[in-house]
Amino acid sequence: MAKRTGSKNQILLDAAVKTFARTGYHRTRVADIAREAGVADGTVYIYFQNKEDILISLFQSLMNRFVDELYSELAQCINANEKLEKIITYHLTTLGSKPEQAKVTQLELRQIDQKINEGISKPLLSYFKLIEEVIEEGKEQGLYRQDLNTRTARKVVFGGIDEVVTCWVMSGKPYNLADLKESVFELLIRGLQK
Amino acid sequence: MAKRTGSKNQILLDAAVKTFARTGYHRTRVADIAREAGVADGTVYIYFQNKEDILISLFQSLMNRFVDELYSELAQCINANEKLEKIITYHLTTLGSKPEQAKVTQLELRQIDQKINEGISKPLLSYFKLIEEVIEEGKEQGLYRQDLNTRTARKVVFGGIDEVVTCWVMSGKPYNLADLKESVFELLIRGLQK
Amino acid sequence: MAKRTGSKNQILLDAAVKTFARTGYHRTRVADIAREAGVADGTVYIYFQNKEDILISLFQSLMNRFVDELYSELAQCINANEKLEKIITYHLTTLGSKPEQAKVTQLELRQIDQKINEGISKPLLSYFKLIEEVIEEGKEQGLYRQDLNTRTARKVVFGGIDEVVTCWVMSGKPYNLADLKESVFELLIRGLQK
Amino acid sequence: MAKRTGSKNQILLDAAVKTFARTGYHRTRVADIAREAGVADGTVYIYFQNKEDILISLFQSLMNRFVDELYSELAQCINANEKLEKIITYHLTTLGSKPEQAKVTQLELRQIDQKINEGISKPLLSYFKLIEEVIEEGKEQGLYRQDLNTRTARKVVFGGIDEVVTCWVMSGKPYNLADLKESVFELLIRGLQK
DNA sequence: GATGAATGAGAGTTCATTCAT
DNA sequence: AATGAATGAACTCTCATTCAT
Repeated sequence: MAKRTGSKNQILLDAAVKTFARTGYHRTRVADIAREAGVADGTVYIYFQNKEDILISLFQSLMNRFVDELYSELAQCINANEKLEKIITYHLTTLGSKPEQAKVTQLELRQIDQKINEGISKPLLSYFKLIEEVIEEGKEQGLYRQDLNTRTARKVVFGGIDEVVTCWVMSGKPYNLADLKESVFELLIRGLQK
Repeated sequence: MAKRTGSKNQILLDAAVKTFARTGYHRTRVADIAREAGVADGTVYIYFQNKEDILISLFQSLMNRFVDELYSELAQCINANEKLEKIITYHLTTLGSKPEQAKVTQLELRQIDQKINEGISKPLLSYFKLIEEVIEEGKEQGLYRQDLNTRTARKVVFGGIDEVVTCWVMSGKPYNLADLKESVFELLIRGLQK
Repeated sequence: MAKRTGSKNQILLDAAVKTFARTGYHRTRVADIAREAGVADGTVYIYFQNKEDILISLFQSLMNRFVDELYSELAQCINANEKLEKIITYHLTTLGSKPEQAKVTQLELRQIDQKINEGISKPLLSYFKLIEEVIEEGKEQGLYRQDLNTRTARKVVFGGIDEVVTCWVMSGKPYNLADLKESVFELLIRGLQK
Repeated sequence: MAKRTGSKNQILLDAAVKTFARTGYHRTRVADIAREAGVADGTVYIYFQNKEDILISLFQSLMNRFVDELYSELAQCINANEKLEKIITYHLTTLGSKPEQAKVTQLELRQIDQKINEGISKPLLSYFKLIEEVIEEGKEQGLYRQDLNTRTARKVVFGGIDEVVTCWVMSGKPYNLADLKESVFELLIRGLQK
């Protein structure tokens, strides 16, 4: 009957995060997700085109929320430095508090064909864009070097944060991810500043 | 008794790089590698335990050569700054000149189960150790901040470089990767320095 | 209680002819017929027991009308020869003017399990009986050979006409089917006559 | 090891005839054919592209043998009449003595998509061509009407014979098919003659 | 060491049918 | 009567791996 179509859609995505995090994308059978969600196998195909589509939808859903929330948080910051600090804090804190999401984001999502990667790149691009905007802003505010290549800077900034998260996930998470935020910020901010 | 006959072992690894880069790990069939190498399907199993073993062996082979060569290059450097510059230059230049290897390293190798990841982590660790040694050296030489968390610094440094390479691979390589080395070095060195 | 509401029953049969002719029986989903008819999937099962039942009902409906009309047309004929001519003309003209029906009759209806075939044989039998009656009549009127095996003759007559139609359907219908009626009549009438 | 590749290919085709005749094409699972042939499921796919390919290959194999043998038999006939008689006799005798083949040819082969039909049409065309050649020969020999439309005549001749076989198969074969050859010949030859 | 035919477990996906509303 | 979301059985095909030669 589907009172809110969103409801079962979300139930399935939640089941998918759990199952992917537990078993890994390739080892997960569609039947596993269905069982975890408490529905029949065929029901999955009412809401998603196929197995890949589940992964992509999942990432888009996670990423959209991530970027949206981050955007509103940034509104309170007064300059690029604060914004960069907020980005790092938010990134590490959010993933640090959602280990299942982190595992899917850092490991499972990279286990897919390049073709599918395109479906994943799009929502990621908005995060990239956000970082680049902050860097540009810093340059305009006279905080960052004028000769900074914004795109390369963004890659280094994102890559640095991302690697910190990946190492945490792969280590089995024996320490608090968010605790690294000052170290990471210090390392990255200096590269940008005059 | 495998892995002795260096010749055919290498032929198979070369065939694997080509095939993985072209088709991707999961889409590649063992039979494809065999055909590319000009041997029978069964022959692959004389030299490798299974499909995963090919990927791991491949990475170990590539990584060992990478780190060995990098080590000897670093011998000529007089301080940590120069060494870090060399690392970045070498990393970007080497992968920039071997697109097939880069594709396998940046994309295909991340498409595997966590279980396999362990087989891949090991050779990577020696690269991580190398970077950390350079950072420690910098601290001892009074070049880098004493309060620097070496491990976190290494993650940011490696993550930054790695992301630059990944973006290049995913972009379809329309620009010269090594050209980014100064920008990347500038961004990272400042984070470390006093 | 099904099959009463003639209107929606007929709408579904019309939708079925169109869909079967377009997609073929096995490729057609019940949902396709429902969409073509503008009703919900479940509604189909109010009027028909299952997918096979649609096909059988469809054939019975078409065949009954076919034989009924043919019967009344034959009333005007004065002897067996004229009747046979009328049969051939009617058969080729009717199917020639209804390509969708022809496609379903000649191709799709033969794509079904033998079990279902029995449901289809019954309405076909009345057409066979009609042809046999005409042949018997011809024998009684002294027009056809006394030693004629009526049943075999009917098979040859029907098979001949039927094959002409099948070839026309499979050819994509680039010519006028009814134009063949004289040729077919000439070929078949001589086999029967003294 | 496959001493003669033909061997296992033929074993599979034999298994397919049996299984299709017993269960019908659509009800038959590839696994059933494999079991009947005494091989693994996957082995079927070494010799055939897919399930449809089995059916098509089967028909081509049967039809080629049918037409080849018929051709050599016709060599002994002195004129078109004898040849037509031989065709009818051969057609009814051959299928009459191979009920499994007959069932597959008359019923199962017609249960497939039109697309596949094309793979089946080709070998059938050589039989059609053969019949048309005999009719043309009869016209040249002055035996058959000059105004005969060869193509239409062939359809009627083939359709007549074919329907006789189909009725025999569908009836459960309680009588001898070949016994009908004189009747069928008489019916068809008169339609052609002057 | 080398071959490659054979294996067979495994999973994604479809769709006829049901039934609560 | 009508709906259409949900069901879940069914089945084709792939491909890593083996082993007799």
